Amino acid sequence: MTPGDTNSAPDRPTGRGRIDKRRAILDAAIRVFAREGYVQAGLDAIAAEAGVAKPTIYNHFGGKENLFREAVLEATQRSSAKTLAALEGFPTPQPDDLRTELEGVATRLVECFRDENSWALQRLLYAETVRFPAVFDDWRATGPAKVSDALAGRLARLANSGRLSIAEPDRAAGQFLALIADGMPMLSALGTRPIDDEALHEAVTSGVETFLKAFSPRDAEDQEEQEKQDEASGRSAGAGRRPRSRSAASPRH
Amino acid sequence: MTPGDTNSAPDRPTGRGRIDKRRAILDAAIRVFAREGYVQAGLDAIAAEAGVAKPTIYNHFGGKENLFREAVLEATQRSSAKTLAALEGFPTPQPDDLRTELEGVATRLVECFRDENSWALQRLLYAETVRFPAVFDDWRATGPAKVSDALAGRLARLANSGRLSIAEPDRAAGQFLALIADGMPMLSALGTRPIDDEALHEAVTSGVETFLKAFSPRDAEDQEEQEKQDEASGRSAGAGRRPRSRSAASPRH
DNA sequence: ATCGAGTTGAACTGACGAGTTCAATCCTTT
DNA sequence: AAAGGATTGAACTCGTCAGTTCAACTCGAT
Repeated sequence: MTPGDTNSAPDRPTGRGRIDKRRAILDAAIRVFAREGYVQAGLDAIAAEAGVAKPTIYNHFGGKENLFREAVLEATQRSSAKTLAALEGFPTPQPDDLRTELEGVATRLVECFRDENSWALQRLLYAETVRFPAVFDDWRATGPAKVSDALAGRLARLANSGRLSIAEPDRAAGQFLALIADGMPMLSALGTRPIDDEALHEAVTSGVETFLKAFSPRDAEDQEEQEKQDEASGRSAGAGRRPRSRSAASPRH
Repeated sequence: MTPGDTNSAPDRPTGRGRIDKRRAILDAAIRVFAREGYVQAGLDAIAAEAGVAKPTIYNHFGGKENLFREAVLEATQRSSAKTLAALEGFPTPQPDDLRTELEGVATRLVECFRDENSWALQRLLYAETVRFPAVFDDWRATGPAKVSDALAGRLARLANSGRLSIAEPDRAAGQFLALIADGMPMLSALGTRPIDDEALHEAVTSGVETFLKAFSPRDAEDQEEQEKQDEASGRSAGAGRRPRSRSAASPRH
């Protein structure tokens, strides 16, 4: 109406100065999207939460879809960076106790996974991957793929120094993550309830325990012969079981 | 409270009016909800797909929320029954080859998990657990909890007959499922793309391999001493590591 | 044939959201 | 101080959807 009543509040949170409107919008967007879901989230709500007018959103991003894409990408990068940081310093150059070493990194990783933002991101992806396949691809590439890769490299170091017996570091990394984190969705109700710390710690240590039982070097000569494990022979489903390597069914040979 | 109360046959068992509109509505509902998500799914679309008028939906279920609850519950029961059926006949009374046995049941389980309905259900739960916490609880109780329990019991049989060395069957069941199925979300892009059969089979056999390496009985006397694994003593990180079993740093020889 | 419960199509209400427009306003630059 | 671009608030269009109402209809039961 008349300009006599403009700015009823003398304090303006971020003022009208354009500091980082863009950042503010992205922050608010990922929060609202996470809370309401893509369809339910309203641009008015995002604008309000960002302390920004609705047209400003259209100035920076072209519309809802693009805003969603950029917000998810931003959140993915932030989450991924945090998780990769949890891998820093693992493994210790000459770890005294391998179990402690693994439990340490596992705990740090799980601490990342239990983060509210991480869960929100995952719920959004499950909900919207059908609508936004490209968003899922970006997420996989800059999130889990990087983490799994980095972990594989570090496990490979331990294997190389003889502390672990790992033929395929990539697979071992995936299995390590599966063992320590697979129970979390149930423990936290897909991230919607606080996790019981005791139960989580039990799950993590138990996962590390199983990982160690599976990948601890058992015999000295095992280490040498696991370099070659190619799959030159076809692996048709109906074919009989090949002896493979020193795998498991015959520890004494 | 038991579900077998009224209509279940295509004939009208009681003085009910028409054919089983109710079933048709539930079928269409879960399909549309799975395809569009809860918010986006329209009751008009569900009515059309069920071959039913919109008011009929309100006659049977009171509104959208209740329809969603009942549709998800129905889908959960169907999916759970299928998965439990995959556990039938495992383990074979006297399995020749434990690896084949485990790979068999793992393959059957994974075949259930890759089902389109199973994925749709999971995506819906991730998307709507915030809005419908009770739905998640029902799903967990009649779905994963049952499956994990049943698997634990069957693994316990194998442990009891000395084929496996398992201290905590429940945890082992969870870890078995994690090892064989944790890679599926990535392989299938959360169920939105067909899985590469080769890659899936590799993941399953590799998971079974790791499981066997971890839980194959190694020494005879081990079996006895792992019954008591209480945590009476505090498990502070800095404390000396208890010898536990033959786990890692002591290659017998 | 009649009754009546269940079903149907259609139209309607009320609410909400995406996207747009525009004059007024703020901040920075010159 | 003046210019000029970014930002703002508010109102508006257009479409969708949950939920409701109602007269007409179907079909089995009596």
